[in-house]
Amino acid sequence: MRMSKMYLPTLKENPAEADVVSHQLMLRAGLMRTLTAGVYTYLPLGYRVIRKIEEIIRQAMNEKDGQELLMPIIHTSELWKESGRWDKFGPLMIKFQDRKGREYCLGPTHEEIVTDLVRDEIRSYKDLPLNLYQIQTKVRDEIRPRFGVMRGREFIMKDAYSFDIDYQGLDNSYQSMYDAYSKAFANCGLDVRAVEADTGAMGGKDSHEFMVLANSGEDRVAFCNSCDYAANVERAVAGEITNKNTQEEKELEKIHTPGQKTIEEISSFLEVQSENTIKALALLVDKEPILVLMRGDDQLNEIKLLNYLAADELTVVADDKFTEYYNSVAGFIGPVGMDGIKIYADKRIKDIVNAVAGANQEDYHYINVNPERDFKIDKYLDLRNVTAGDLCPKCEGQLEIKSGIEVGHIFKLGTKYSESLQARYLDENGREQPIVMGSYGIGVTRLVAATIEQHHDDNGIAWPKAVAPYQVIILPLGNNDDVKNKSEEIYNELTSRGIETLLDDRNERAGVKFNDAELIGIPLRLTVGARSLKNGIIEAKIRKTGEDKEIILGNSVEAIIDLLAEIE
RNA sequence: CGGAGCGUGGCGCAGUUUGGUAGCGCACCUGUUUUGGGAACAGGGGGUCGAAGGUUCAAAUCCUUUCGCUCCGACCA
Repeated sequence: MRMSKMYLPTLKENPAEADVVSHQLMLRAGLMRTLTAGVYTYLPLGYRVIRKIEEIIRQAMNEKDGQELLMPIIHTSELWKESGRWDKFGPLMIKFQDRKGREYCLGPTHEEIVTDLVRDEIRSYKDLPLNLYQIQTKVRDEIRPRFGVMRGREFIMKDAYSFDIDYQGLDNSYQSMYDAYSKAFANCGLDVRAVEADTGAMGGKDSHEFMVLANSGEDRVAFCNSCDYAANVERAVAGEITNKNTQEEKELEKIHTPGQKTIEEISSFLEVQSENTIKALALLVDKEPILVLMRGDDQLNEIKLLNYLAADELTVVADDKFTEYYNSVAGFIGPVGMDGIKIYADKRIKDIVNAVAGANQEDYHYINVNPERDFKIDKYLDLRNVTAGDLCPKCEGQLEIKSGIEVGHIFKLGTKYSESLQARYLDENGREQPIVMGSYGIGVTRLVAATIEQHHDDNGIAWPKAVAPYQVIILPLGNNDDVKNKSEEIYNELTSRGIETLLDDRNERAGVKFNDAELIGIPLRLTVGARSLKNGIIEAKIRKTGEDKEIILGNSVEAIIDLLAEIE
């Protein structure tokens, strides 16, 4: 492609709207433009990258017998009501009516649609297993679109669905998707880690997320520093250390603690470690008040709590409701003397001896509080967020916490949708059985951003060759006929050999060309100038490593192709 | 939705405190000279300051409402 003819609007400065590197570079390098928050136009250069990634994903899916199809973006409300998700996904969906008043939504995901499709066609166990996938625009009215294409309201996703006769079949399908994903991400030139994940709104059992480690990541991931344990912090569990405090239990005592409401305040006021205080959280779980006890230095993991209680909604009790619900006072709430309220405690509370806790009275705390002796606990649960340095649950190692971008997520759905939507098949004995399903997603546009997060420097993007929009960029320097002719010659030969090549034939100064070439991140740059031609060479520079090479005129195209083959 | 910030030619910003009718850099157009790391000179086009209402002789600037954008939290590919 001749750059003089390209629609490639690059920017010298970072747009004010972008805060995150990948977002800034996608705008600056002319990959996309914004329509409104979380909604973008992909420009020619950006769309080429998207198509490269899509193709890599397609190949990996097809190798596992995935079959590509294309489902509608417009969904009827009936199917979503049938699965029960019309309300559950609720505000996340863009809903609308047609002229007759019939309700629709724009598809945020397609479990309902594929299940509906398959339930009409799959009759026999002989029709299974089956894996169907599509690459398509999804629409979600995100609460907070963020970081450009990282969390858009409209984004391209590859979603796949597997259908099996039983759970063993599902395990196989799941594993082959796990493998396909690992391969696809590696082929995109990304360093991706699979981690255990929570299943969230999709429902189902096992789940893994594929994480690109990057500082701008929205997820926190716990890794073991010695084994391969890795999990989203949402679900990560720390190994238990059983060092029950052997201190003798002292007598419970109420003491005056004027104005000391937070754990920090009370622990410095009483000169105790925060780990020896009991934090009592007043929470409404599906509207019902409960008390959750955490060690003072631990953070509640709300997802774990919701999962254990099989609840949907968790809110913090408003300060002015403390009297009504707990007969207590905000800032001084505690488990001692708390009647008629369910008390759930993190497992670490079990080991606490002579702790500090609120006395349910303005400006008073108890000291020497001991679980079981001084109050009853309905259930001990693992409720805390793991922190760096925690023991690994699988070995003797320690956990580290890093930020990650979730680029893929796979779920074992089981029969959740096949049962609600009645997708069944006849087994060998002629008995009707629910189809066992899995669902598998890759955020294609998010993957573009994640790739940039992992492959950039101060000068711009440095695409891995596999996803680069073009492989080679030729920069003719100066207004010189020899230079122009040589550049054209190489450009034509490379192009005819199937190498995607850009020719910067714009009437721009050298600096502009160099800077644009670096900004848009083409893996191999060739500089053709009068100076180098005189020396019988053209200059090559590898974008990622910055290495300079010389291509000797004569057999130059072969040499260029060889050099390109060495680049990752 | 809660908290914070912002909205002035295509992009980045100043001007707002102390009202007086819009400016700088980049980009763009024309010409000349340049041409290996974002050229120089000369000339030129483009904005009524997010929107609506109000105060005032006078509003980018003060007041009210509203819309949008960004960041922090609940959501997710």
